[in-house]
Amino acid sequence: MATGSAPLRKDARRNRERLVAAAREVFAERGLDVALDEVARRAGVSIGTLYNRFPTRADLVEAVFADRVEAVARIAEHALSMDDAWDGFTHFVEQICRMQAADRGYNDLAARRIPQAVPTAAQAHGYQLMTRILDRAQRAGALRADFTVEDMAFVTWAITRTIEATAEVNPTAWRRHLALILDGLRAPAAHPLPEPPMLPDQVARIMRDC
Amino acid sequence: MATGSAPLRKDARRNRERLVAAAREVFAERGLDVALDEVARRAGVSIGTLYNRFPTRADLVEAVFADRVEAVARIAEHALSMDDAWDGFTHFVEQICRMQAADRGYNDLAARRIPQAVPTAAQAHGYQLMTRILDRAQRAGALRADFTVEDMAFVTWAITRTIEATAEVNPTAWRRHLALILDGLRAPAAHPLPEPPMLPDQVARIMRDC
DNA sequence: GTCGAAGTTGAGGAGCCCCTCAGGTTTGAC
DNA sequence: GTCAAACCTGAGGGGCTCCTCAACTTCGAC
Repeated sequence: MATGSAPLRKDARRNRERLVAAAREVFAERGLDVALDEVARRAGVSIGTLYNRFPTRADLVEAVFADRVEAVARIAEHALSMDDAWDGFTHFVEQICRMQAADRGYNDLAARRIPQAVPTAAQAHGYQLMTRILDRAQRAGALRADFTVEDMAFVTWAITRTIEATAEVNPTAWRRHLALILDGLRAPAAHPLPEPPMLPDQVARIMRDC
Repeated sequence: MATGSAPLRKDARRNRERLVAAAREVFAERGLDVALDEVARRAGVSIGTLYNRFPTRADLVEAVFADRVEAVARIAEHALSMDDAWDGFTHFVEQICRMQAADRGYNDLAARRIPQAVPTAAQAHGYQLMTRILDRAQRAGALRADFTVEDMAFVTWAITRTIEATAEVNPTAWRRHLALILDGLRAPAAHPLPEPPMLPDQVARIMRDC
């Protein structure tokens, strides 16, 4: 967003947009690890241009999924506006998972970073929204009290892998998995946990290491 | 096990053993996707010999992890011998996860196939043991009644990914994740599930597609 | 100790993907 | 219309891993 660099020439901007659009498609279909000349080919642009515009794969990924940060924020706001705090929490989680299930690239992304973590800047805001969702559900006595924001990573990783595995064979199976997970997060289900939560900087380090 | 092929010459058998031992180490350290000449090098054997003995990577993987089938069976038997059915169930799951956490290769394997599925022959036996563990826990009213053997795949996939992500930073974090999952599997935690269980042949197909 | 079968070796061809850069093209300010 | 800066192009070098195969070595039955 805060590019700061020189404004692009008209043709360059057009190519950039084509590349992002092509990458969006290709990532969604085949995941984040596709060969980049596939993206260039589909954009009708040379591979050199792609590297010109996006020196690293991460730059392209970031451009493709930049809008998701906002989407997640909108989902979070809506979750917070729901009457029932537990419904808000589950709605939030379910919508995120639905996005992952609909886009193999986004699912790949979530497998490494958790959804909010695309650009480090907006990350704080996403984290804060998530904290509010959890807090509210905990204050309502619906979400187990020992659940932390860091534990959300578990939920994401779990569903991520299930979506990957079941996508071809039973594309809605993740809903069952998620329901089983959520049943373990309700306050009355809580039994003492054998292990302290991950530390915020541990989660951060995991994100950083891709 | 039931090779049926001609008996190996003494030097060939020795090389085979060295290869399996080397692969065991390398897989455990670096996962199932390492370059195979790393394995050959560590075994002190040429890459040609490796391919001679194990035409495909899957052959080598199978040889390395063949004994795990038996190990899983032993854990299952022990689980069934425990007084409390729920303890038996959790003990089983936890021991499997412990094995995954201790061996990156085995964790990779579990991410695709569920643990019992190494050779298709013994698979049936593992499945049967698992069914008995679940049945017993359900009959005792401890495990939720709507949980099926196929749902075990969810548990495996979930933990698999968490182990992968946290191994470097917090190698015991998976225990917390597992505890959260298990709390969702207790009978009193059960809420209606939004999606039917996966069909046995769906799970089978997922395994087959690696 | 002979000798044929079994086994081993490792250089190298093939496939894949990454990324660069010298040369050609387009843009837009003047 | 001119021209310098910005941009595009795609062939090709580099790195990695896979896997083969013709020449060589070892085993073990006799």
